[in-house]
Amino acid sequence: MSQPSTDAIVTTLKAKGLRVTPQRFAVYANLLARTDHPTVEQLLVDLNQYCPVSSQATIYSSLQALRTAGLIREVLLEAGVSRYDAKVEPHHHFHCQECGSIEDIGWDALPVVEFDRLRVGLQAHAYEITVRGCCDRCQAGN
Amino acid sequence: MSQPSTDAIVTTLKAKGLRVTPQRFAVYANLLARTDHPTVEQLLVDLNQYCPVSSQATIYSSLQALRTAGLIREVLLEAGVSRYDAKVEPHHHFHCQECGSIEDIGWDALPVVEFDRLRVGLQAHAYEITVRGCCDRCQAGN
DNA sequence: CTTTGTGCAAACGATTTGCAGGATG
DNA sequence: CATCCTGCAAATCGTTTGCACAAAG
Repeated sequence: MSQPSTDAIVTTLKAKGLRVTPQRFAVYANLLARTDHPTVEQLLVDLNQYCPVSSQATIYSSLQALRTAGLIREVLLEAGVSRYDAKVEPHHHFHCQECGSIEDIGWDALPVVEFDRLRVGLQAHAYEITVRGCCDRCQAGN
Repeated sequence: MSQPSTDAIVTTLKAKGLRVTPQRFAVYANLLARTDHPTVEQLLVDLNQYCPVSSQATIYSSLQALRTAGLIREVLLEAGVSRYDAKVEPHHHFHCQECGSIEDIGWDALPVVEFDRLRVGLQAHAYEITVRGCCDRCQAGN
């Protein structure tokens, strides 16, 4: 899970036809560096922690551009908030029901699901599994 | 898939300690009678189609009461809207990417997923699978 | 220099809340 | 008749939009 270099990120953005702006770069680099699927609010706080980097509206616009380009995806696990994820390859999610934390589950950590018995007429393109439970922090009685 | 009788619904509501009001009854009965996981907006229109039955605020409040009682559950498949489902037993969902329609997938229609290789420390309580694809209506070139 | 992005503030849509009157058990 | 529910309207919260200015290629 090594983080891409600055140059690699710039190259990726350009390859998708996106202009490289400090704000867009910051949003994407931040998402690449974390695995907790932050909300816009969390991105806003994190990015502007030390100095102003991006406004909220620009974060929304950057997220939309990155999502359209296929570099990030939206994750829906709680009502009312979208979360964002720079890992676009198929994978599953673990959602702690105590603290709400989210953790990726690698594609290989769960068996591949076969669609043999799916209703005739439905054409499956992709799937993902959401596992709900209790993370180790919360089991410890946090 | 027979629908519960009026009496059965009243009994269920009372058994959960919920007062039986016309509005609450209507919301629950409507959800039991359909399998398309309506939004609040859709419930509002459907319930008040022929005569006024419930206000929007009351639908929200009924849904919250029913959900707290464990009689219905929230389904999140698209950003920005909650959908509701009276089928609380574990099951999966098929989400058509063309028309947005949602269809239940019975628990038995997909293999049971084993958690052997899940990270040590995570305690799984439940899971569900979301399948994205194309429904028959949309394949026909709707 | 042309095109696209940024920031601000206003607009928007879904959901929540406060409260006075009304229905339930 | 005490408690809880309903309906209305205002409030709230996440997200989108319009527009003038600034930056990217």
